[in-house]
Amino acid sequence: MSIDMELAPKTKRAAGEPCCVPVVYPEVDRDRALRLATVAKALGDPIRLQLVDVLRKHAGKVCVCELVPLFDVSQPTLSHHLKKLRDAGIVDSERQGLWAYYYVVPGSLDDFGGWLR
Amino acid sequence: MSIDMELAPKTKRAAGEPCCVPVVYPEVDRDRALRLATVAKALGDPIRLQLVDVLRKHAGKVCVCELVPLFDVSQPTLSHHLKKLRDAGIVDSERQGLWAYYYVVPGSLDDFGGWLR
DNA sequence: GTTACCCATCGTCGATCGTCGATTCAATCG
DNA sequence: CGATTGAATCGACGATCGACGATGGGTAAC
Repeated sequence: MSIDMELAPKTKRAAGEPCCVPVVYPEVDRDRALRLATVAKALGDPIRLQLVDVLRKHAGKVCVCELVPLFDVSQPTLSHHLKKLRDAGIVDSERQGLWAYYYVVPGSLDDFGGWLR
Repeated sequence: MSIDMELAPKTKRAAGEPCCVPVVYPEVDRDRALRLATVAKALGDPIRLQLVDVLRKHAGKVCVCELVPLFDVSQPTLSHHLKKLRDAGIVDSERQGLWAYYYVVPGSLDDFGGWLR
């Protein structure tokens, strides 16, 4: 979408006339903006961002029992954050007996990273 | 949100189920996580994300009066969103007479983009 | 069976969010 | 001057968030 970026010197408009005609438009439609914002919102908490950082840098699946002592919050609170990340599609989990292993869903951050670039 | 690496040794462990063997820890310290999460949080709203999208793709400064009609919210609400983006350091504004022109602060998304990579 | 353990969910609380209409502020025009 | 205009701020509202403790659900060991 090519955009005319002429910034014409504005003068106070006459009564009843529109302020200015918009010459800029979003290239991201509403649905994609919603998806991207969902990912961003999930990353908008320091604990969740560090959780994703741990899971990304660690190539594999990490047990919750390892994640809990890393943060100064209770176990239910951490579980809540992990659920947020799951709902956003960023991570997923896998039960193995008593334990739950979390991992970053491959490619789940690609769209957001692509937009950011 | 501490990152202390005191992995309490598990007292009980199911036979043959390895847990807590790998040492995992965030590579992002607390301060950086806070800064990154602040940016992510600011982008965690569809309207704000589209605002940044408009301002980024339009390599110049855009008048608020052009932004308002793009979204189905009131002018005060849009001003509120722009303030959020300003507080996060993503955009800045410049007054010219009656009008205010917004633009993306160069490099303000680089750190976040770098982490996401 | 019983007990111990890990993780998820529930209920609750205060704080923050997104939105609006009304108002205020600042700059310009007549 | 007073009137008008664009943008920011204010005050209020319901909704959502992040945190906790308590509880529930399953699995493994005794």
